[in-house]
Parts: sequence; structure tokens; C-alpha cells
Amino acid sequence: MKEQGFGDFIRRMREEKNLPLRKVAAYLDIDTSTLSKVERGERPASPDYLKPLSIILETDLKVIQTTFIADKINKDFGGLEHLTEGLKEAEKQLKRKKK
Amino acid sequence: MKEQGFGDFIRRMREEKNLPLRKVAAYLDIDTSTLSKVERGERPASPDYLKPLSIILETDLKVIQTTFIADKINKDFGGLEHLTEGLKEAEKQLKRKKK
DNA sequence: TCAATATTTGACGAAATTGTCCAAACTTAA
DNA sequence: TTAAGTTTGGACAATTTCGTCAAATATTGA
Repeated sequence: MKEQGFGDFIRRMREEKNLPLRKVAAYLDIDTSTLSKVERGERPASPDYLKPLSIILETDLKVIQTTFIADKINKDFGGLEHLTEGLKEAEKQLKRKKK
Repeated sequence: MKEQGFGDFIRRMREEKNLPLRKVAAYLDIDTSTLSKVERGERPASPDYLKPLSIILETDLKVIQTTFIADKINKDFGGLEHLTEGLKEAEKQLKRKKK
């Protein structure tokens, strides 16, 4: 099964729009090579990138954030046996907090 | 509503067992002051602590991991609007991967 | 209270992380 | 093939993070 990380996702979006790294990176106010590394998963994305990315890639912020979160959780907690329960607990607490 | 972080949780467990920081820290092979900071939320816990903690605190590893994960997700992603969806997506991917 | 034990604080250094710069490698179109 | 534009690699500095150490403070029990 293919692993679709955050980097692959924004690369695909960027290529669909035929935007060069140069332009997107400038819009995010980071170096071209930094963005290149983020897209290839060599470095993690900063949360600061998410909103600008959703604008310049014309992609729903919800989709971008969701992909970002799922990817980071995988990387951070992938090795833990009880991850599923942990996620459920986090959701539960979140729901309580919202009220 | 009270915030029950990972630190508060292990502190409570430790006090219930009347164990001094000194002993638990030694078992985790870290400095007393490091554990003190972790318990007070001044520093994050390392995943390496989880298994030893479950042993010396005689607490189910699942509970410890779950608390750890929920707490870290809160801290890492608390500011994102679409966290709930992100968690759901992470769970979905996890389920797929398990197969 | 006093002494022993437990906990917290803050300065410190080592190591990891983050992003930049610029040169090398790759791609594309004429 | 060449030239222009794009992407990648890696050395580097700045910043942040992680844990230790030792001193200060707090707690406990006799």
C-alpha cells in the first residue's frame, strides 16, 4: 500500500497547478530548497505553511490540515502499540473542551 | 474544567505509591530534576519513559501511552481548526495499515 | 525546632532542529 | 547541444531542545 505523506500531497497539488517551487516558496517566505525538502519528506512542514499553502495551491485548508496532522501523527507515534486508543482519547477530550 | 496532562497523571500515580522522584528517576535512568520537570509539564516526556513508568508505577501501559498521546496531541495541534478531522483521518489510515 | 529527605530552580553544555546559501544536477524547449 | 529555468545536496549558522549539575527551597518526622 502506498504511503501518501504530506510532502507528496502538496507536491502533487503544486504540479497540478504547474507552479515552480520558486513561486510557492516565495509565497511561504521560505527558501526554495527548504520547500523542496519538505515536499520530499526530508524535513517536516511547519504549521505556519498551512494557510499560505491552501491559498496558493487553491486547496481547502481542511484537507491540507488533515493531511498534515495525519502525517505527523504517523511519524511521531507510529511506534506505539496503543495509538488507536490514544487518538480516541484525544478526540474525546477535544469534544469535551469544545463545550 | 481541569486539564489533566501527562505530567499530572504520572505524578498522581507516583504519589499514590509513595515513591520519591529519586527512585522513579533512577529507574528511568534520568536525573531527578528532569522527572520533576516532566511531572510539572515544564518539559515533555520522552516516549522512552513509558514502558519503565508502567512497570515502576504498576500502571497499565495502555493507560500511560494513551494519556501521553492525548496530551502531546493537544500541545502539538491544539491551535489547528480541523484537528478532529485530522485525528479521524489518522485513525482511518491506521486501520488500513493494520491489515 | 532541627535534621534528614524530597523537590524545584536556573545556569550550563551537548545535541538536534530549522532554515539559508550556493553550487551541482537535472529538465525542457528551441 | 545549448541556454534558461528548476530542483536537489550539503555545508553552515542560528536557534531550540534535552538532560545534568549543584544550589536553593520545601516538606516531613522525631
